[in-house]
Amino acid sequence: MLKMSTLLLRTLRDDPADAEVASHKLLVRAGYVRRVAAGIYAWLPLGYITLRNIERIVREEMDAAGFQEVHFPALLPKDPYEKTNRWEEYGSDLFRLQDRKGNDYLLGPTHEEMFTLMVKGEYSSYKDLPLSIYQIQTKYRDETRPRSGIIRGREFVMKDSYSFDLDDDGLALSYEKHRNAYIKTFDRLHMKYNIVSAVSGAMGGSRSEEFLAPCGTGEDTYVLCEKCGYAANVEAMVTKVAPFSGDTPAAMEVFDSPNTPTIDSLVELLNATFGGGFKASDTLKNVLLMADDEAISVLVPGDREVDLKRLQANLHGVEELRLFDDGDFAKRPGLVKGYVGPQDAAKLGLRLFADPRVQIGSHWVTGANAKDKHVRFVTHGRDFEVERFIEAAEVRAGDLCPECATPVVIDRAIEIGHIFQLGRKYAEALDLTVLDKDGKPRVVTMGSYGIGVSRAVAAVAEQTHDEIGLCWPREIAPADIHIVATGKDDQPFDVALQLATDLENSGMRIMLDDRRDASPGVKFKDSELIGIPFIVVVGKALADGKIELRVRKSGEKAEIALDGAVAHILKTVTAE
RNA sequence: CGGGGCGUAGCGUAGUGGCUAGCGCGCCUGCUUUGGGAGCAGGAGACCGGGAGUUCGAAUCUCCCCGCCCCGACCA
Repeated sequence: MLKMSTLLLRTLRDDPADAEVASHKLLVRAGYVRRVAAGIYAWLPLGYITLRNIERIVREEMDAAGFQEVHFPALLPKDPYEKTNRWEEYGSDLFRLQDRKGNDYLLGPTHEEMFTLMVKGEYSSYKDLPLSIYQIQTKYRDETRPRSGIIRGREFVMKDSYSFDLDDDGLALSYEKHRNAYIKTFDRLHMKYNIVSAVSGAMGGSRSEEFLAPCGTGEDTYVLCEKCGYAANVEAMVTKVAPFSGDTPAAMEVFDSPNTPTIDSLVELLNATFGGGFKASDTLKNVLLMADDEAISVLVPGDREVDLKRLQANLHGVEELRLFDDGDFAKRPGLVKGYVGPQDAAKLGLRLFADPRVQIGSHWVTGANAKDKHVRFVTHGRDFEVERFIEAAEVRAGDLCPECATPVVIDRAIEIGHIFQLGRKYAEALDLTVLDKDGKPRVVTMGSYGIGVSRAVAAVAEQTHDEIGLCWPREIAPADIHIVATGKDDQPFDVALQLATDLENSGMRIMLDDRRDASPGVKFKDSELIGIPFIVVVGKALADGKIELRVRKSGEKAEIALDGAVAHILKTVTAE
């Protein structure tokens, strides 16, 4: 039983000055967490109970799925991370340190290497697979900018699992088992979430999905089709267009276009010269970029911008991507800023990519690769060819769902889980093989799966709070019932304690506000701020043999007879 | 890393060259009060983020450093 007279808890009336998002403000005000340094938080009793409740739910669901829990240190030697090249690759996000002898160590940002080595050390036969193991561990990442309280910290608690299989079919099955376990977990956490296709990136894996909890303060943007439920990370959104069906136009025709280096000015000129009806989407924008050391051109309709993040996610293997600057133009005199067209790309040594909207057979108004000249009827397939189509154009609300062609919406969310078919990258780097039926060594294929446990505390707070405070689902809350005693005599306090004891003996987790000096108003405000789902008030109504039962979320209040109260409360609480 | 902002008691803040740094919350003592963040009286708590400088005089001006927040870049 938590007794507020002795609980290490001090609620604050004012929002902390350094907090911006609701979960951060409320978790600090309600006495759940305190900041220790940027992105590093201490958990007070209420917060730590809450964190452990979420941890427990996650653990129970992982165990139920047949995954085995292990535990690694956070403090790790450099060597395994050198072998996979992540000592370097992770860059300055990695917390590095040295021991007294000058040997290098790191604080684990994620543990693929260690899990791979553990399996390598213990197993060597295909008969031992499949295997899924997990841990709940504190991770360290020296984020350049921690933000939003405990949503993005430099130290955080994460559940990470790894699956090991002999072949792709096995991996697909392990992935599916994790996916199902995650669905059960997040359902039990009472979270609203979408499972969103993500780009698997340069890691080589084939399938990757994120569990995103929709929330205005979230930092991830994703696309959602409200009709069919299709959801995708903006990077992974697929553009679907009907095949081009118009006639092939006449040959390319160059025309004068002085002082029209922008799409807007070009549209204006077109309407003045060739009659009305031209739109930005009839023109072709040639976006020039440097991909590592290579010049590329990406073709998008004139009304779209190139989304660099999307482009990079779909340009596999490119480390650095940036728009052309004046120096790049200066080095390539054939490219005239504002007047670039794809028809001479081969001659100019440009690699060409096109947005799927720039279909084969479609024709465009674009630059003539000469100052003050544009050209029309430039036809894809006749006048230029691209290396391949690429998803690079910005995604907008109203773009069509690739599954059912309904306009999609764009929403923000917090990433609470990520499941990922890793493939053989780590197994290869660390030489994790098992002998197959034929006695031949085979490299194991892996999946990796994460849930942000401490982040989930904040995410649930974000999704469930209201104007007056936190509002937890029962299984997560620091207690099931918050009993408040008010009055100056001993009686309500004695009754409240007895009630608390009886309810506790019936399996309820109780927080009892037995403070003798705090006024009723203070106690009520605190109970609302702290957000335990049921509040029982023992006070004024006691004169009539009654107590009050409140539901935090709905604000419902009901007076019930003290006689038989335990049974009544149990019924209400467990009916939720 | 670029841009913006902020560091004054546990928390929220006022003070922008001049006396002993002010207020609210919280905390301690006493009395009163007890159904919506009570009242009165008394009290403790601050090397004003750190250092150097300018000045008769610095929380206040200048420079350097440190820390923190926000936007962007970055982010399994």
